[in-house]
Amino acid sequence: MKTISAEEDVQDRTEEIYCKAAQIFHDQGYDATSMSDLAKALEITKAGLYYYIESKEDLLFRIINFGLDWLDKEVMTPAKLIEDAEERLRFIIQRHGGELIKGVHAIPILTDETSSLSPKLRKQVEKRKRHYFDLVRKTLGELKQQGKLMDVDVTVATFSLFGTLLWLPRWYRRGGLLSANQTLEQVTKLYFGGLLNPQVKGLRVR
Amino acid sequence: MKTISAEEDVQDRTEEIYCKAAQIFHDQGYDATSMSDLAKALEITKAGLYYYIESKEDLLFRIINFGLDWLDKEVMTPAKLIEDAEERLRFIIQRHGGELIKGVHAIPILTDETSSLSPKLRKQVEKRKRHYFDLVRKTLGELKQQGKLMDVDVTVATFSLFGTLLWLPRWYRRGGLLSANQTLEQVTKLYFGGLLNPQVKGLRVR
DNA sequence: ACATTTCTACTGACTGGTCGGTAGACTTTT
DNA sequence: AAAAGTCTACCGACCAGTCAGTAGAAATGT
Repeated sequence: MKTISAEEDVQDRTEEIYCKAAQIFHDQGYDATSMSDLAKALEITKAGLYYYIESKEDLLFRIINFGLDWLDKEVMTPAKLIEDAEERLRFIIQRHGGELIKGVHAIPILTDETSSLSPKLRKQVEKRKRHYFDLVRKTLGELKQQGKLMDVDVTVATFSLFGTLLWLPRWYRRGGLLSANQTLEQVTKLYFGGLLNPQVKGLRVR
Repeated sequence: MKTISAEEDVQDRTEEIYCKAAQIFHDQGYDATSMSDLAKALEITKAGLYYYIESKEDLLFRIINFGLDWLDKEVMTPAKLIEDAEERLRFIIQRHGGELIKGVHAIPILTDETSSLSPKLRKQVEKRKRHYFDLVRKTLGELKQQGKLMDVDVTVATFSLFGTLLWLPRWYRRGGLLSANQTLEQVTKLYFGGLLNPQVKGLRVR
């Protein structure tokens, strides 16, 4: 059954292309990356590259969907199994944030680079992203209903959290003072407890 | 003295070009905007456009610096005059955030589009941005020293806040449920008080 | 007063170069 | 021999940027 192994080879090579492309797109941006750049990095000619992919846009589209698949499988699906809303939110921050700052394949990061897509493909991506957004907002909504939440608008809070998470890969560098996990721990603490000590917010604590 | 009025005309035209460019760069991205696009929007030929500007990169650089000048003048300088750190932070969120979501000239938004600059110019911009970052971090540091802060890393908190603020223009749309000021009020509340009600964080409040 | 020169703001036509993408020959694997 | 994979060589479109030239207003000369 050599055909299967051959098919696997092609799949391997294709996946390698996606991974490398994701990495380079993330490093220097989609627009700023030419197909020749990509081909050179993969040690192949540009024409050879096109044996595996359909177009540059299709490549980006597939990478983004790869990232969204990852979010589905590794974040959304497990998160939905967590009953407790607070725990679920904690899980989402740790898991998604973790991938954003220490993930080897830079793929889920590109979820952001939607703007280079044609309107048709962009709409599809936006729809999937919305599902994720809704999950987080729903989680905050649950917390609110349980009276666990401060008097904050859940939509604003959700967008704020996304801003914080998606900003992470732009500043976090490995080998800094805080490890990835410590950083995410701080983010969680910040979102759950806020900046100010309740003692000075006019509340008495004992 | 007609010469002065003529000079003013040139300055007006140049400023008009910067404003339009800022708007279009913000709408469709710097890379995705060609100089012909820009010329068409300004109802001028591409060659005519180059009468006023030096290069595309120089145009972006000037726009970014215009935004940084705005930050200096309208945010940093007034903020430094505010003694109370908590009040200062509140001011920064309201002022910077306000410009990001309701500013007419889209200029300070482009502070983000640094990646298309050559290393030399990028370094200059990064340095100025760092001054702003340091101001916010210093403010949080003061709060910490005063014992007003929860046990959260100030660097992480600062980056998180920047993520939230710079993410605002990507989702906030005028005419939604919340006004710009209400939205910023929510962001302030969120950062100061966090998500969770202290009552359920194991603290007794009376 | 009129004629001449200078200058400002701009244009149409163009350049060198890069882009994404491809046709078809060639090599390797099965 | 057939199929799969990779190459060289190239295409048309578009990019940022340039250049010679100019209409008309302003400045200068007579």
